[in-house]
Amino acid sequence: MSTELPKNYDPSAIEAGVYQTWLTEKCFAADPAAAGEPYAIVIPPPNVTGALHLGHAINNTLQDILTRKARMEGKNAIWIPGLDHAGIATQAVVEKTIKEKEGKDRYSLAETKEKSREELIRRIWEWKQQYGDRILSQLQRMGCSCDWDRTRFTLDEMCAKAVRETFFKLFKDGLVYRGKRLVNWDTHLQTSISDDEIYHETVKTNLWHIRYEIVDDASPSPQRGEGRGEGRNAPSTVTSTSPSTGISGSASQRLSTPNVSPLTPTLSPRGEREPNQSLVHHSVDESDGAFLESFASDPESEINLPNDNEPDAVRPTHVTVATTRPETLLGDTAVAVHSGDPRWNWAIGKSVRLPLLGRLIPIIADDILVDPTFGSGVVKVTPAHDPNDYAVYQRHLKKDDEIGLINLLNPDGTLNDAAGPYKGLYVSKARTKVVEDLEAAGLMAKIEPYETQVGHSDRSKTPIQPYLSDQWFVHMAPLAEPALQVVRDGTIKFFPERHAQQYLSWLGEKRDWPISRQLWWGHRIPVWTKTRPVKYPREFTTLLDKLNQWTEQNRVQYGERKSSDPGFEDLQLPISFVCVRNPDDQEVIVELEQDGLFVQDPDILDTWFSSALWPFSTLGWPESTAALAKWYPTSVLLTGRDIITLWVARMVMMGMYNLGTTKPAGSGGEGLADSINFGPEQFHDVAHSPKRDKRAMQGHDPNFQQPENQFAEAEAHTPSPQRGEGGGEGRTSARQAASTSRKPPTAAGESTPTEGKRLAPHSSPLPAGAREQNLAALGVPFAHVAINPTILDGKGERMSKSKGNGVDPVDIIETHGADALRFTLATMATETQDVRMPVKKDAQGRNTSDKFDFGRNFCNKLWNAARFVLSNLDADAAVGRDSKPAATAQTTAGLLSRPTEADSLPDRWIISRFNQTVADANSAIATYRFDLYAKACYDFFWRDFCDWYVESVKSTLKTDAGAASRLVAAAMLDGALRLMHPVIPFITETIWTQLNEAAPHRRLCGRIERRLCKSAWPAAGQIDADAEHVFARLQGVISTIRNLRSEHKVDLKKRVTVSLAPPGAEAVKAAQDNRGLIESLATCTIATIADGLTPPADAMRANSDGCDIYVEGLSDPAAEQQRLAKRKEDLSKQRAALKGRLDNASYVAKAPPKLVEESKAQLAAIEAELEKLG
RNA sequence: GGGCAAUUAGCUCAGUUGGCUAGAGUGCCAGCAUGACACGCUGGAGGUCACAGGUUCGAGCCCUGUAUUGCCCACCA
Repeated sequence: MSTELPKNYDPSAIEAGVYQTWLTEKCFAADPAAAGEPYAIVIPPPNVTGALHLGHAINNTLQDILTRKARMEGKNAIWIPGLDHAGIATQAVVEKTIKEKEGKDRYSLAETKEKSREELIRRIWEWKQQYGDRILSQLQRMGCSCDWDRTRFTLDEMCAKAVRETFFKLFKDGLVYRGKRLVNWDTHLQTSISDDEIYHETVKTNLWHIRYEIVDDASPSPQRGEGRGEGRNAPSTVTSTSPSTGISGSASQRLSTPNVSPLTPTLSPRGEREPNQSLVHHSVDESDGAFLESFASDPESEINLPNDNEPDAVRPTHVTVATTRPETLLGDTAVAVHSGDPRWNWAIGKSVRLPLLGRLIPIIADDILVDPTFGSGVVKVTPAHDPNDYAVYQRHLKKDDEIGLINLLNPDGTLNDAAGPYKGLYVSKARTKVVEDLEAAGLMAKIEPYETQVGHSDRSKTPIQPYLSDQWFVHMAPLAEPALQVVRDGTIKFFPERHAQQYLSWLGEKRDWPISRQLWWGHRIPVWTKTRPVKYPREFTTLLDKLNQWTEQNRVQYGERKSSDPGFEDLQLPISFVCVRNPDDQEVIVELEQDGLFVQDPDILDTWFSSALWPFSTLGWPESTAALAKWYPTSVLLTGRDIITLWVARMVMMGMYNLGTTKPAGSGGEGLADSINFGPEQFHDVAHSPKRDKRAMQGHDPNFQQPENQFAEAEAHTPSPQRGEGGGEGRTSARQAASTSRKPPTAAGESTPTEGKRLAPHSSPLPAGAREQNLAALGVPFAHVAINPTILDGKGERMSKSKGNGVDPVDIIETHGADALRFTLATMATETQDVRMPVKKDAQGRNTSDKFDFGRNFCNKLWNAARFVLSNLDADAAVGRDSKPAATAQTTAGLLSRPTEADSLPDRWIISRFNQTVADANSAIATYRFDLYAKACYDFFWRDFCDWYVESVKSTLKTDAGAASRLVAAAMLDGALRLMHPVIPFITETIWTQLNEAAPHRRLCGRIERRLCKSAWPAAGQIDADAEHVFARLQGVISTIRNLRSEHKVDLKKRVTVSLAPPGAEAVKAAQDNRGLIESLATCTIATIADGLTPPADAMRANSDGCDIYVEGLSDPAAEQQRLAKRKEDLSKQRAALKGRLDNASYVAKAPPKLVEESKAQLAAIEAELEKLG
C-alpha cells in the first residue's frame, strides 16, 4: 500500500482534496447524450443577499443524497445549481450599504435617473458576484455534487429569455392585465415597498371622533341591504355619489397624478366570501375607519338609541366616526353601516355631508366591513387609502350602491387637487389643519389619546401610505386549474402528503398575481406604454400598420384601451400598451420610442416570476435543448414548506403553461414561434378568445379576482417556516386523493424487490412508463415535491438571516466536518415540520451545536473501523495469502446473498444484515425519509458491523481460519461505503481509495470504479433468516452473561465458568456450534451445554429466550437473591397481564389467532421460568 | 378569527395500516487504558406517552373536548 489512513480522523485534512478530485475528474458533470434513465433536481436557488445557513444546508444535503444515489444507480443524474437575484431583498441591501458608505440614495448615483439606474444595477452585480461566489463555495464545502458548469442565475441571459418569452405569451393570451392595487407607498423614496420591508412602530396619537351630518335629501339612495324593513328600497340610481359634488364613481380618473395612470379601475369585485381580502398588509390604517361613539357611555351624544320602527324625528342628526387619520376624510366616498343593525339600517340610502369639503356621500350597507357589535357600527370609507375600504369599493362596483374612489395623494406625499383647500400640504400638516378646521366648525365630537401601530418604511424610516396605483397582474384562474388538478389526481405527489393541502387551498383561491415591482433590480417589464395621443403624420399612417405586421410576425402584441378612457381619446391609435417579445429588437424599439410616443414601463417583474420558470429556464427553454429533452420534467423538488405557494405552485402553473402540450423532446426543429403558440388544451377557451383578450385589457372581465395580498418578495427558496393552509374544498380534495391513492402498494420509481412493503404513500394508478409520459405531456416541472423540516434555533425560532440567528454551515464544517454536518442533518429530516437546533459558541466564537457530535462520532467510528479492517487485509498480503479471488464476479448482483461454505455464522449474519439494510435504505430514500436512511446506516455499521461482527471475528481474523471472514469484512466495508456515500461522501471516498489499494478484488456486487461516487449502488440480496435467528439467540445469551457479571461486579478480565440449558435440540446445537463465540464475547468458559441440566451450586441464574444461564462463582448470595426476587416480581406482573388477557373471552374471540397463540406461548415460557426460580 | 403542526426519558427526537415489557442519540450512574476507535467499550438507571372523556378484546397511535407551544394566513374601523 502506498498510503494508509492516518490514525486520527481529521475531516479538515481530507475534505478539500477529495472535493478537488471530484471536480478535476468531472464527476458531477452530466451529459444529456449519456446513457441512463434521467434523474434531475434543480436547486431552490438561494438569494444572493447573503450567506447560507443551516436551513439551506439541510435542504441541499438531502438533494445531494438523492443525486449521488441516483448517479451510483447508473442514472443520468444532474443537479443544477443556481442563485436567485431576489429583487427587492438584494436591491435593499445594496442601497442600504451605499447609503451608509456614501450617503447617496439610488436617485443620486449619477446625473440622471436613468444613469443612476444603470449605476445601481452595476453595483448590485458587483454585490452579486461577491455573495454569489460565497454561496457557491459554501455549497462546495458541504460536498454538493452539482453540475457547476450549468450554474444559473435568475437574471442571466438564459433566464431572461425564458422570462421574456413567458411574459409575451401571457400577454398574447390575455393573461396579463393592468389593474389597480393598493401598495405600501414610501413617499420619501417614492416607491412601493413590500410587506417585508415594513416595521411597525407604536405611535402615540389620538383617536379623533368626527361628526358627519346626516342629510335626507335627494342624494343618491343606494339600495338597502338585506336587513329588515322591506318597502324602504330607495330608487335605484346608477350615479353613486351626489350630483351636487360632481364626484363620480370614477373620480380618480380626473384626480390622478402623473404617477397614477388614469385608467379606470379595472378590478371587479371578487367572490362574496372573501370580502375582507386586503390588498396590502399594513397597519397604518387600523384606525382609519370610523365608529359611532358608544351611546351608553357618552351622555353628551345627541343620539338616542333608535328603534327600527321609530319615526325619523327622534333619530340622530349626525353620525360620529372615529379615525386616527382625520385627513383621510377628504377622500371619503361613503360611510358604511351593517344592514342588520337596527341603530342604523334606517339610514341606508341617506347621505351625510362630508365635513370641510361639504360633499354629500352616501350611507351604504356593507356587512363585511362593518361589525355591528364593534364600536358603534359606523365606518367611514376611504377606498383609495385603505385596503378594507378599497374592498368595499370593489364590492359595490357596478351595483346600485356603487361608491366613488378619490385619490388624495401625490407620489411625494403631498395632497393633490382632490383635497381642495388642503392641496399641497404634506399628510402630517394636513392632519393638523384638518383637525383645527373641524374643531373650528364644531364637528369634532371628541379627541381621545390612542396608541397604535404605524407601519414605517424600513429604508426611509418614514410612515407608509397606502396608495392606489397601477400594477400588472397575471390572471390566475386558467393557470391554476390544471395545476390543482395534477396534485388532486396524484400526478404530482407531496412528501409528506399533508403539504398538498396547503398547495391546494392556496391555489384554489386563484387570486390574481401582482407581478410588477417599482424597483430596478430585476427583469424589466417588456411593455411600452403610450404617453400621449398621436400627433405626427407617421403616427397616423404607418405605426398601426407596422404594429400589425410585427404582431403577425410574433414580435409584438399590443393592448387596446377603450377610447372613452380619460386621456386616451385617441381613435387614430387606440393602443396603450405594446408588449415587445425581445426588448433587443431595435427596429421595434426605435419606432415605438420615436418622439417619445411610447416609453418602456419602468417597473420590473416580481422575483417569483423568474423563479417560477426555474425548472425549465435552467435547461434552456424556450430553446429545444438536449438538456431540456433529457431532464424535463425533473424528478423531485426539495424545498421548505414556506414557499409551497409562492414558488412550488407557480412553477407547476408555469411549467404546464409553457410546456404543457409541447413535448420538448422530439420537437427539435421547432423555433420559438411555434412553441409559444401552444398552450395546454384546457387553456384554449379562455386564452385564445379574442373577446377575452379585449376584456382583459379593459379590465372588465367578470372573472377577475381581486389581487392577492401577497406583495412580499419572500426571503428565499430555501426551507423556512410554513404558510397557512386555508380551509375550503382543496382540503377535502387532498384528503380524498390521499385516501384513495393509498391502497395499492404498487412499487413506484426506483424500487428494489425487497422494499415493496413500505413504499410511497401515494402510488400511481398508471403503469411506470405511462406515468413518466403523462408527466411530460402535462408539462409539470417535477413528479415529487419533498418538503424538508424547518430548522429552528434553541429557542424555537426559525433560523433566518434577518433574525441574525442563522448558523453558517461552514462553521459546523470547521468544528465537526462536512460529513458530520450532513449525517446529522439527514437524521433530522423526519416528517415533522420543525426541528430545534440548540446553538452555542465555541472557543473561537463560532456558532456550533452539540447535535453534530452525533455525526462526528459516527464518522470517527467509521474511520477507525475501516482502519482495523484494512490492517487485517494487509496482514493477508504480509503472510503471502491471496485474499483476491481471481474469479470473483465483480458485476454479479447479490453475490453476497449467497454465502459460501467457508462462511461462519457471523459471516452469514452480517451479510444478511447488510442486505436488509440496503433494502431499508432504498425504501427510506424512495419516500424521502432521510432520517430512516441515516438510521439504517448507523445501526448497520455501528451496532451490527462494529459491535457484533467485528468483535465476533476479531480473534480469528488474522489467522488461517479467518480467511473467509477477511473477505466478508472487506466486502462489508465496501458495501457500507457505497451505502453511506450519498450522505457522508468525503470520508467514504477517502476510505474507498485505501480499500481499492488493499483489496482490489472483493466479494461484492456491482462495478468498482476508482472513485466511489461513480461506483455502483449496492443491490439488496437475500435475507438469511436462519442466520439472523440463531445469531439473535447468541446475542441474547452473551448480553445476559455480561449483565450478570456486571451486576455482581465481576472483573471484566476474569474468565467465568458458565453452563447453558438451551430449550430444545435446535437451540442446544446452536449453542454448541458457537461455543467459541460465546466464550470470546462474554469472557467465559462454557462447562456444559445441555437441555435440562442440573443447576450448578452457587451460580448466578438468568434466562434468555428460554435458555437458562448459570454463571458459577457467585460471591454475594444476598445480592443474587435480591436480583432474582426482582426478576420474579417482573415475571409475575407479566404473567398477570397475560392471564388477564387470555381470560378475556372477547380477546380470545376477536384478536387475531396468531396473537392469541403468541400470548399463550409467552405465558407458558414465563410460567416455566417462574417455576425454576421457585 | 381561520388553518397546519407539536406535546413521548433531564435534553433533542423516532415510534410506518391500533397488538409482546414504548425506542435512539445525548446527558446521567457504575466499571474499563482492551490490541481500530475514550469522538471509545460493557452494563445500568431514567417515561402516568400534556390533560379529560370516548371507540375497541386491546390506544402513544383512532374520535371528541381542554390546555400549552410553534408556524402560516387573515385581521385589529
